[in-house]
Amino acid sequence: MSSNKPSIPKGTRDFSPIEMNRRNHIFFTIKKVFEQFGYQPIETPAMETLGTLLGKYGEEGDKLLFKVLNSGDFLSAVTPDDLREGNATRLSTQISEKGLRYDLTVPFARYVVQHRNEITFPFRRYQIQPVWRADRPQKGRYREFFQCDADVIGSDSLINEAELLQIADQVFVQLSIKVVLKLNNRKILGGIAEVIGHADKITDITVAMDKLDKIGIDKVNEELSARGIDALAIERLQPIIQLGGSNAEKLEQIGKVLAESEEGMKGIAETLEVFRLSEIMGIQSPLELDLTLARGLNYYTGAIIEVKAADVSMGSVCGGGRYDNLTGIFGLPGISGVGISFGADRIYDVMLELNLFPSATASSTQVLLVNFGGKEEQLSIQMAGRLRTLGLNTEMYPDNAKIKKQFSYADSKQIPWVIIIGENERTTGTYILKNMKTGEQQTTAPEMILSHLLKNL
RNA sequence: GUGGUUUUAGCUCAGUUGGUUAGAGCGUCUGAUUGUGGUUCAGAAGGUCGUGGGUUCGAGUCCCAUAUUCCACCCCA
Repeated sequence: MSSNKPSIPKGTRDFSPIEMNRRNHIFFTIKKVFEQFGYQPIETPAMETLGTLLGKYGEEGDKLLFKVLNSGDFLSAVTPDDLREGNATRLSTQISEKGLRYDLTVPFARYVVQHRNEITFPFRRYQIQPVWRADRPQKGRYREFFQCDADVIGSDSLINEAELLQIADQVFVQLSIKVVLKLNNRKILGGIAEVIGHADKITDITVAMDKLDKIGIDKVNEELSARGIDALAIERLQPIIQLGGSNAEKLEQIGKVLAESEEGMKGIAETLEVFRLSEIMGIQSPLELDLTLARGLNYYTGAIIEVKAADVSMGSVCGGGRYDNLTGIFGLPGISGVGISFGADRIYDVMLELNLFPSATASSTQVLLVNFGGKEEQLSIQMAGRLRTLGLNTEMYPDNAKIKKQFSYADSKQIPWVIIIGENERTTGTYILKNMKTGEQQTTAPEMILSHLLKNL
């Protein structure tokens, strides 16, 4: 033992085999659905230049960026005066020019601009990679986590929005997670802010409204007031804050308030259309309009999507929306995109909490051959080869250990079948196949074992 | 970034107002069972009590610092 225990950075995790099998199950499911909808994979570097990253996620986001120290003599550009001043932000730009990616959307926007001549629009891509945020860790909140993004860029059609909802629906149906799909629209929020005469306060209004369930209507109004919304405006907001009924009813009520806002009415029309298309697509999960969704308000311009797991207290497991001009920042204006992002780690946590992982994900080995050494070992190795040729995941126990130990090994790895080729089997030419679940075993010719396994796996 | 919380065996946790050699369950290993796992029985190994200081005759227990976990705020997958 070394004197100090090794450790990993705060908010990061190791993944052991059983966890990886489960995680791969999630990734595989998401990937499969993405591909069924025609999305193609890309990957981008873990690091981006800070120029790409900074200023895209708001002031808060910039603080949460992991910056990478320049290689070599990174202090060469720094003067003693800079150090004395202690301006951390300025100093950081002198000693660091790269950062770890914060999400997959901004790198994708960068990618689209950089590869615009190779891309056929509309371009549907998916991307499953880790992202890093220097956030304070909590349950379901890590400093390194995987996002699974699907975006379509270069199409204004609302079919894309509805299709992303359908993708989310299918992923969670296939993973057996009950979810609620939530939809909002930046234009509706903008319209509300405009109509009450506080066009610049969209965020403040939404943040306050979001707390209705937690703190009640009176406190929400207090908070609105504290955030600089005048009494008349708050008065006009009341029917919107206390909105109820079905999605259609809600939209109708909002429509009355927003009648004089062109932007707001456009948002309502868009939302109605997305609901209509979703119905045609036959989405199974409940889909509801939720005006308090403020996620990604920095760059979303139309629909805002969020998915929450039912029956579990966890942040959202999936989020997304429409951004009309994300590539504009990188010099390619006028291209609209819409995307969705699955939080694989949170999905994992939800599934663990709800006991949703199939037991089959515990091990991938299907057959174990017991090792008796000598001539028997040779036969076992050959048998293992034949099994693999037939497509069975097969393990040969590497040592001539006690049989009991080899069986315990199979048991702990939950390997369903064990084949025994010992001295008796070698002389008779018949091998033993044991079913580890039932405990039954049979002694037959190798060919019979092969066909029996093929039938039963 | 602000306030709080957690940390004792591989895992989950006990440990009294500070007082001999820090415990349990599960897991691991060995044997009962020299060609058979999951059940049972017997036994064993495994801890400088997160780390570093301090107070004390004496610290797992009290104080300070630091790391980590989780929670609220902020924000977010």
